[in-house]
Amino acid sequence: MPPKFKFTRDEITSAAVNVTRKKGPDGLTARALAEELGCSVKPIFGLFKNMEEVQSAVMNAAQDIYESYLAEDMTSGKYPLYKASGMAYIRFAKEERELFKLLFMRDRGGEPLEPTREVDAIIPIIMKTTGLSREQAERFHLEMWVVVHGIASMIATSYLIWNEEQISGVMTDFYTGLRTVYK
Amino acid sequence: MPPKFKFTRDEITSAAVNVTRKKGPDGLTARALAEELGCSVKPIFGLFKNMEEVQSAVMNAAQDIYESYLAEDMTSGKYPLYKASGMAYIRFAKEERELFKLLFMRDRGGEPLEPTREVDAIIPIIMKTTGLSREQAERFHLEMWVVVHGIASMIATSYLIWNEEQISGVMTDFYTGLRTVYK
DNA sequence: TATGATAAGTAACATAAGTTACGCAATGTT
DNA sequence: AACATTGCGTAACTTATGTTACTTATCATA
Repeated sequence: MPPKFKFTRDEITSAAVNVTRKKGPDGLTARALAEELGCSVKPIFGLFKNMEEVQSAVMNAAQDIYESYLAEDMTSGKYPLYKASGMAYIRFAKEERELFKLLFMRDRGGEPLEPTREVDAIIPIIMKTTGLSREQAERFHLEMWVVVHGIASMIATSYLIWNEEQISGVMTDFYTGLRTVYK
Repeated sequence: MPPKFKFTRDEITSAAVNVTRKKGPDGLTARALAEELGCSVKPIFGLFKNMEEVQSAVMNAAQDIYESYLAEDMTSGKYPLYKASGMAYIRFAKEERELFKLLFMRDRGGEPLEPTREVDAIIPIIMKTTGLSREQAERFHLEMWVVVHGIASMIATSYLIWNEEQISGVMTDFYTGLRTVYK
């Protein structure tokens, strides 16, 4: 029987996320990750084919973390459902800057625009809340998403420093403002 | 007397901008720049202290290019002045993705938020056009800027693909929508 | 307790990038 | 026309990073 693995894939992925948080995606090197784990680089390459696979695992982990933000804010009842989804996106950008940049500010150059399954779930909520048609609701959502992404990305890059109250107020401005446009 | 320089600082900077356009900031290496110029790396280090200084020159050049976009759209008369400034920002993001990312999507972590001299020039335009107070105009502008930056950054990363007409329409939605909020 | 399979640590190799020493060559002046 | 100056190309050195060969250590089972 061979010796046990010193770390699991999940432990290594988690450490890789921490390195990314501290040093950004470019700081995630084999040696930096090994140091974070307190081992040599060998255990990493024992469980991952190469560093590219580690980066990919970090992307997936970041996506999971984002979804936990979404789930938390969508069930807290603190904001109406639709607003909560935007607040979660922005909160993720604020508290997990590097992960946000990794997921939502990277170049989509090649990749086709995702079918955005999340959006499919949100449109009905808007239609129900506002009484807009599907087409109007889709445009409304796209425009609101521009705002949410704008705020989030500006916060992620320290272009803006807003607290939750300010964010909430600005979101309301846009929501009520846009609502008057869609009649 | 020494031999003449093979290139000027400006020529090298211009080539560096082109490399950045093609390969992004990380692709701007001494050797890549030398190849773009058709020479060895020596002329570069003869006129620039190091690559960091070249990168800095690229930033300045990018800023100049952005300002030329601004100047062009602000004088074309195609859009009202205030809208034109936003359209220029977005057009710059669309046509100069890498330069836009360099200037407006980099982390401002350390740097203090600039006093934004540009903004000082724009606020009076808004006050005059809308009749809002200075305080209201500043908030209105900040919110519009969130939208403009949101659209621009989404376009720069291929998160969105919009033509000028769509952009103009969405800008109008936000402008008229927000105007109803500021009474 | 001895053994086989194999994970881990060490240290090396390969590649890429910034930077520079060296010798040649170009240029305005004497 | 010879010279002093110094930019240029070549090729090297240095550092950072991904990756791997080799050796040692571990662990369940016979």
